[in-house]
Amino acid sequence: MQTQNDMRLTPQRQVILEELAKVKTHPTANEVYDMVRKRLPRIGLGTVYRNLELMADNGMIMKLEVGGSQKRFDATTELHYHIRCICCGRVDDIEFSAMPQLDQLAANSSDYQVLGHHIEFSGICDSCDGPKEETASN
Amino acid sequence: MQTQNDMRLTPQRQVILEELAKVKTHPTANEVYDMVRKRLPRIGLGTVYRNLELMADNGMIMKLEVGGSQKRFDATTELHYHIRCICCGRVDDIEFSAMPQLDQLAANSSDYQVLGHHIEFSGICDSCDGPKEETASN
DNA sequence: ATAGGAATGATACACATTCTCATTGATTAA
DNA sequence: TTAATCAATGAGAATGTGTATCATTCCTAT
Repeated sequence: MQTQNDMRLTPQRQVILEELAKVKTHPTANEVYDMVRKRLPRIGLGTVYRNLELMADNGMIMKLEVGGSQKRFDATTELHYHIRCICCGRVDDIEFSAMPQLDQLAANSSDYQVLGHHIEFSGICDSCDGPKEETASN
Repeated sequence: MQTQNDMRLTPQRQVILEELAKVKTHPTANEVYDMVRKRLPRIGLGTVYRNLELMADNGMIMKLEVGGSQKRFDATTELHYHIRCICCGRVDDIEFSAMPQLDQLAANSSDYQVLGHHIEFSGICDSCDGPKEETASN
């Protein structure tokens, strides 16, 4: 097998992975589309969606279901947390270490088979907060 | 003022609030619409969206931006956490106590002005998990 | 009762995502 | 090498959630 679930590594898939790994932001499918299109101008938006979804299913990347109306994608698959700017929607990593033991707590206080968790902080980012004189550039 | 932000308590708003408070699930706007329509058959979907949004802005209810494609609403506004079934999308409360001190941790390790956080567990609920012999009824 | 503003219901719209399907591309068996 | 097969792609239609518009209705205060 070439990838974890005998998924062919087509040029499109390779470029999507590379472009996603290149950035530390957590781009939406559309943003990935824009990045990828610079190298593969003929790629279709559906292909980007399709492959991001597939790769997330295969554990090669992570799909972030954070607030806001769009899903975001992350090349880093280790458990870590995020903060989202309520002003511009930007999402950044939060650097403190994950707490996998929370899953056990949740299992004790619910009837669910607990599979994982995610913590999303919300706040106002640097660019949106600081300079009041500029009209926000994003 | 009648409510926190001099928002009139119209019959529509009252029924929306009452129906939302009645359930311990975390209904989507559409589900609220269905519940409310039994009492106010002529209410419009836009009115439900508009008022859920308004009430959330006023802090009367809480808008949940959890995974999945739909926003959900919660009559309980105190900080508490949720678990979502990856199978049927159902969302339940997690009973252990909130950890507001996490906000401070996040503030220390980011450039954001931290406003809050939410923890979303994911798992498989009772009804989706249990009976393996039946083909899942949902 | 009447003017003015707020809220509603109906509907059109916007947007993110998924689906469909004909075409293209890769892989395998001769 | 070539034909058959099956997966993947690109284009565009379709779906679904949520928002905007706007004429009408409903309050509220004169």
